[in-house]
Amino acid sequence: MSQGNIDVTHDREFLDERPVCTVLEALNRISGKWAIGILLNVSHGPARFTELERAVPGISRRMLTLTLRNLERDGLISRTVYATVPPKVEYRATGMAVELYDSLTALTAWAERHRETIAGSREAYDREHGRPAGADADC
Amino acid sequence: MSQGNIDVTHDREFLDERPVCTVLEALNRISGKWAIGILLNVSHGPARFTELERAVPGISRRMLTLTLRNLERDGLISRTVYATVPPKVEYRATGMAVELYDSLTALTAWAERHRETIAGSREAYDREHGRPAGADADC
DNA sequence: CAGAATCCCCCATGATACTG
DNA sequence: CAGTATCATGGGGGATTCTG
Repeated sequence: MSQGNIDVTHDREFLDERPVCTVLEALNRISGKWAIGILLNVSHGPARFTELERAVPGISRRMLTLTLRNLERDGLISRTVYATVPPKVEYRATGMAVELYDSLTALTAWAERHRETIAGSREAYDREHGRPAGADADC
Repeated sequence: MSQGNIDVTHDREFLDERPVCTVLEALNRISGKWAIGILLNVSHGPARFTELERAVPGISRRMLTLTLRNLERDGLISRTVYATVPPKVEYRATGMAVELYDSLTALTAWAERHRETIAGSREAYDREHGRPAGADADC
C-alpha cells in the first residue's frame, strides 16, 4: 500500500477485534489472584491439595478449591483421586498448561526487565499528581 | 510425618515464591478487562481518546479514562496534550509496552492453538458435573 | 486430608450526568 | 473533544464452620 491515495484512516481500530478477544480468552482462564500461582507450582510436578495450600502463600482453602476446579474444567490441570485413608488427591499440569507455562516465562522476563522502571514511573507520577491511581503494597 | 523417608517432598514449594510474584506484578498491570485492548490498539501507533473509545468495543468513558491513567502511571503509555481547540490528546505505547505486546503474542498463539480443546474440556466437564463453575458467554 | 456450605464485604465496573 | 463527578451493583474473594 503506501503512497497511494487509498491510504484511508491510518488503518487502525479494526485489526484488533479478533486478537483482543483471543488474548482476553487466554487471560480469562489464568485470571484471578491464584490461577498463576497454582499453575506454576503444578508445572513442576504433581502436587497435593495441602501442598498447594502451603506453596501458594496467602490462598484460602475456598479459593484453592475454586481455582483448582476452574482450571480442571478448562483442561489445564488433571485431578487424580486415590481411594486411600486418609484421602489423597494429586493435581498435575496438562500439556496445554505446560505450554502456557512457557508463555508466562516471557511475561516474567518482561516484568523483571522493567521492574525498576515501572516502580520509578509510579513514584514520579504520584509525585506530580496526587495519588489517584490504586495504591499497591503487595509483592 | 513422612514415612521415615529422607526424600523430602519432591523438592517443591520454594522455587516459586519469586517467579509467582513477578508474574503477578506483570499481570497486575495488564489486568482489568480493558488494559489489553487499549495496549494492543496503542501499539499500532498513536491514538486519540475518542478513537480508543470506538476501537475498544464496549468500554465506557470512565473505564477508558481510568485504565489510561493507570497505564500512564506505570509508564506503559505516554499522554500528549495539544493545546488546540477542540482539545487533542494522543496516547502512545512506550518501548516497554511494545515489548509487552510481543509477549502477549505468545499468549494469543497459545489461546488460538487450544481454543477448541478448552471449549471441549468445558463441555465435557459440565456434562458430567452440574455446571458449578462460572458460566461464560462472552467472546 | 480434601473438600463443601454459608455469610459477608469490598472493589472493579457500569450508568448517568455535568464541563473546560 | 476529552474528560470529571456520583451513584449503584455484582461477584470475586476472605473468614468461618461442618464433613466423608
